[in-house]
Parts: sequence; structure tokens; C-alpha cells
Amino acid sequence: MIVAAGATRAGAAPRGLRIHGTIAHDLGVAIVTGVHQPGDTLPGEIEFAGTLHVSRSAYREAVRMLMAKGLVESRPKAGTRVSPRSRWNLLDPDVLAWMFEGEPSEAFIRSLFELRMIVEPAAAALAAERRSARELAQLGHALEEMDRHGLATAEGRAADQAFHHLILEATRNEPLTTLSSTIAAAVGWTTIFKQRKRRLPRDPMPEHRLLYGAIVAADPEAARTAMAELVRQALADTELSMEP
Amino acid sequence: MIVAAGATRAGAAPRGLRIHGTIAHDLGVAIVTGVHQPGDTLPGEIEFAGTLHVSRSAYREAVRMLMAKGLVESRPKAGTRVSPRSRWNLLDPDVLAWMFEGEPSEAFIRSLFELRMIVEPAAAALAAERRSARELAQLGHALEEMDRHGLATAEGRAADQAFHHLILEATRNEPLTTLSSTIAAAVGWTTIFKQRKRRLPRDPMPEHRLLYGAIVAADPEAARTAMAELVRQALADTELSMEP
DNA sequence: GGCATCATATTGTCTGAGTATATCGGATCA
DNA sequence: TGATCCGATATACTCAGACAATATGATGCC
Repeated sequence: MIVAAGATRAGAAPRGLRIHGTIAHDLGVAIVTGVHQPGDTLPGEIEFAGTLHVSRSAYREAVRMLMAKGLVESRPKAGTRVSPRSRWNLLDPDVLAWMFEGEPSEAFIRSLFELRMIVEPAAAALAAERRSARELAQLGHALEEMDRHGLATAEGRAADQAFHHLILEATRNEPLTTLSSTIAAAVGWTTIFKQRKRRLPRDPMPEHRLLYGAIVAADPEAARTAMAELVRQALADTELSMEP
Repeated sequence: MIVAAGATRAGAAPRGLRIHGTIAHDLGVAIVTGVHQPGDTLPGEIEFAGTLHVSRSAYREAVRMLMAKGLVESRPKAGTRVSPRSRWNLLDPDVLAWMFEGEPSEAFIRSLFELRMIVEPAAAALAAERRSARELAQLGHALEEMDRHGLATAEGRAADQAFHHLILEATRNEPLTTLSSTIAAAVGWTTIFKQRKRRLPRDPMPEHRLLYGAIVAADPEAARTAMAELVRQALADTELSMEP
């Protein structure tokens, strides 16, 4: 891992992607990591496509995808330029994932946690009011899975993400749930980021159980408090791995 | 307005867009308004491109944009299918705008206000703590503009959106600010939606001034309360135009 | 010095061909 | 009869080359 200077080709490419997807990925990562800065004009289509050894069509389709995410804008004669950061769709799952392929700034990670701190406790409160019996069961199952595997394993982290996603789904609020994909992904990457340097300082299971209990009890305020504590703890753990 | 069956061509097309952009717009609207439902398979490229009287390239680029927004996914042999709603990027500015070209469900509008109710008061609190002198001045100016033109005019609504956007910018939180583009757009369309049926029931200026005062005074809790009241009022006004 | 005009570079669009891939249907086997 | 394997096929994917549309930046005029 770690930036990974491509051996034979460009960036470390995700498998199962078509050419246009690969180009979009590589170019997207290059943009969000600052290789191409906002305001920069990319090389012309024919030239750049040639450099990347792909057809103009494939390259153009990649650019269309980045345009849809607000990363670039292109006009005839003017060329294709990197958009100002303010136009980037930072809440797009791909964009966020691309950010974490580099080393995102500490300020950015902090911003994400701030957003989690705003959204997730409120979501937990809503979920406590609206959750169905079925969702309660699923939450319980996810909790068990987390417990069995631990957060060091892929299964454990998947269960963690499922747990948080289930809570957002129980809010019966689609836009809020969409935020979940984004934040859940960020949480996932941050967790990997975190465990890369040192082992997990604390066991987060007690807080998860507290939160689960509050949702079962249909107690919005307890759920809000529990979730806030959980996010706070996650931030603290992440900070430990950032500073020193 | 109102669905607007296209006179000569397809949907009511936004001007200044290229062909691929137009197709993406029309297809996107058709999807989010339910003409093409999740799970549906779109006609083949050659056929559909022919139906729309555009080249395959233009059509494919349009599909790439929709794919980037999570609306469709396409694989060889399987065709291009509309993705399940859970994969849609509802926080994408375009997607949200497209939703409002139809008549979004009441539940959806309510969800958006619920999200505003979570995010904006918290943002106002952060803004009260972190705002710069320059932003204070800009906020004051926006408030003046709103006062002068009123919310019935385009200038007034622009000032309103600027006011809210400035607050989010003052939070020094990029992801949160990105949410602004989305929510601000939604608020804009909802306002039009609202005034279409009846005139503005109440004058929202006093609450805006209250909020502004709290931010000037660097009082987070007062700002939070004021913003909550403002959003609550906006919801109430919108509800008036939905029910009867 | 400001403004209108025009040449030009760049993206945008179109056409047509060939490739890669995943699904569907049939054949084989338990 | 049922399930598994495997090949034919439909579809998206990639490529190549040409022409059109457009906004820029220079030029010339007022």
C-alpha cells in the first residue's frame, strides 16, 4: 500500500473496473491528492489520452464521471480544468474514498468527525423512536458479529459498518441514510488508517452495547448520548494515531 | 412548468448544456421521477441512442455521468439497469435538483427538512464560534439584501441562499459546507414550490436578524436556537402549501 | 484606451468496426 | 429429476478518424 508507485502502469488500479473506470479512478486520486491542483488545466484530450495509452472515447468518459462529481469542468477551446475545491462533491463515496488513498490532512479528518458528531447522534435518536422489530434483530446480530470477530478483522469491521448503517436506515430518512454510505466509508478507511500505526487503544464494545440498549428501549436521548460518546471515543483513538 | 411535455423534443432542457449533458439531465429526471424504476433495464445503446437521435458516444457519456451519481449501473451482456434507490447519491446537487423537477413526495421533502434541522442548527453554533470579521460583514450585507428585495424576488432568494451558505462556510468544515450546496438548492426549489400556491405566510426576517445577532455576539447556543426556529418556521410554511 | 471582429485551438459530436464479458440455454453427469 | 458445467450469444466496451461547434485571445478599428 502507501501511495504505491505503479510498477508497470499508472496508479494502483482497482480490479474489475473497465478502462474508463480505471482512468477516472487514477485521475480522480491525482486531483484530490493535489497532483493536479484546482485551476490547473489538464493536457488536451488527444495528448493526454495518448499519454495514458487509451482511446479518446475512454478518456472522455472518465472525464465525464469526474465532471459529474464536480472535480473538473471542461469547455471548448478553454480545455479541461480542475474545479475549485468548493465545487467538489466531498460527500460522494468515490471522492471520499479517493481522498483516503492519499494521506488526508488532519484538518479534513477532523472535519469528518465533526460531521459525524453532528449527524450520527441525531440519527441515533431518530432511530430509537422509529426502529422496527426486524431492525432491532439485525442490530443485535451485527453487535454479536462485532463481538465475535473483533474490530481487527475484516468481518468485524463489516459488522461495525453494518451496525451504523442499520441505525441510519432505521431513521426512515433517505438523504440521511445516503450520508451513511459516505461516512461509513470514511469510518472504515479511518479505522484502517488508525490500526496501521498502533493497536486499538480501547474496547469500543461497551459503548456499542449501551447504544444498542438505548435503541431497544426506544429512548432517544440515551441513544443520542451513547452515540455521541461512541463518536467521541473514535475521534480520540484516531487522534492518538495522528499526532505522535 | 409542471412536468411540461416537451413540444418539439424530449424534456424541458436546460440551455447552455451540451448534448450529453441534456441527455443526462432528461434521463436523470426520468429515473428520479419514476419513469424508469429501479431494476428496470434500459434499451440497448444503439437502439436508445437512435431513439434519442444522438450518437452512441454522446449517449454513453450521459450514462457515465448517471453512473457516477449512482443512478445506473451497466455491465456487458446484462445491459444498463437503474440502480436501487439505496445507491442513489441523493446528496448530489444535480440529483436533488432533478427530484424537484417532478413533484417530490411529501415524505421526501420532510426528510430534507429533518436533515436541515439536524445540520443547520449545529452549523450555526459552530459558525458563531469561528466566524471571521469579514464573514460577519458579508452576512450583514446578505441580510440587508434580503430585507431590501424580499423573498418574493430572485435577488432576495439569492441573498437568502448566500446567507445560509456563508454560515456553513464559517464553520471551517468542508464536508459540511458541501452539504450546503445540496441543502441550499433544496431550500431554493422548495421556496419556489411554496410560493407557487400561496403567498408567504409570515415574514422570516426577524428570525434571520436574531440568528445574525447571535453569530455577531459569538453565542453558539443562541445561534443554534435561532437557526432551529428558522428551519422550523420554513417547514411549517412548506407544510401549509402541501396539505390543502 | 475601449470595443468589435475574426482566426484558431480545443472540446464536442458522429460514424463504423472490432473486442471483451457476463448471461442464458443446452448438455452432461450424479 | 436435479444440479453442474460449458459454450453460444447479446450487450456493453474500446478503438480510430473525421467533421462541427464553441469560446478564447489576438487583431484591428473607432
